[in-house]
Amino acid sequence: MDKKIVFEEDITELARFAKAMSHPVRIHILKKLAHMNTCCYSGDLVEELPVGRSTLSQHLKELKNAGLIQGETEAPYIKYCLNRENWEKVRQLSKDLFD
Amino acid sequence: MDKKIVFEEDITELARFAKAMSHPVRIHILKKLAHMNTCCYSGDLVEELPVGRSTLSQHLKELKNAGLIQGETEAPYIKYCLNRENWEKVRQLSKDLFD
DNA sequence: TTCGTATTTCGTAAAATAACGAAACAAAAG
DNA sequence: CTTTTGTTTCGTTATTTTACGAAATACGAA
Repeated sequence: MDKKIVFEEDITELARFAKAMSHPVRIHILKKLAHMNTCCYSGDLVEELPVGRSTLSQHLKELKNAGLIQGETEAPYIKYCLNRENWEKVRQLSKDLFD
Repeated sequence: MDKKIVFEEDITELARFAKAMSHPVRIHILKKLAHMNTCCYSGDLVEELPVGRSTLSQHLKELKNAGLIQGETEAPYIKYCLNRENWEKVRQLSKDLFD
C-alpha cells in the first residue's frame, strides 16, 4: 500500500510563485522592478504594456497576493515595489530546484 | 504617444515555462527528475501522487508540451526523463531574472 | 466642497485548467 | 489471436483565468 504523499511546503510554495509568474505581463513587471532596482506606477506600466488599465490592475493584484510586490500609496499614485523578502524566497526555491 | 511594447522572446518564454511549473504535481515531477538525476514511469508517480492516472497523464503531457520532459517508449512502460536542453534554458532564464 | 487624476472594483464573457471514470490503445505474453 | 498490463485519450463538469468597459474610490488641488 504505497502512501500518497502530501506535498512538501517547498513544492506548493514554488508552484504558487510559478503561477504568479505565469503571464508575460507579470514577468515584465517583475523583471522591471528587479533589474532596474526601482519602483513603478500603474500608469507607467499601462503605457508600455498591451493591456487595459483594469486588466493591468488585476495583474498587479495577483502579484501582490502572491507576495511578490507591494504597493505603497503616494497620492494620487500607488507606488509598486518588489517585496524583497519573498523575492529572495522564490529566488532560493528556484535555486534549489535548478542546482 | 508611448508605444505599447511587444514582449521580448525571453519574457514570453519564461512565462510559458512558469505556467508549466505552476502546479504542485508538476513541480514534484520535475524536482524528482532533476535531483535524483533519473527517469521515471507514470506508474511510479501515480503511487506517490494524490491524483488519478488520467489526471497524471495530463500533467505529464503538459510538461512534455512545454518541452521540460520527454517520454521514451520502453514497452510496456513509457520512461519520462528531463529534457536537459530546455531545462538548461529555463535555468538560465530564471537566473537572468533573479540575478 | 467640488473637480480632476490615478487607480481599483464590479459585472460580464470567453477561454483555459484540473479533475475523474470510461473507453481506447499499444505491445508483450500466453 | 486473445489476454494482460501500462498508459493515454475522450467526454464531461466545476473552477479559474484573462480580458474589457463602466462605475466606484481615494485624495490632493482649486
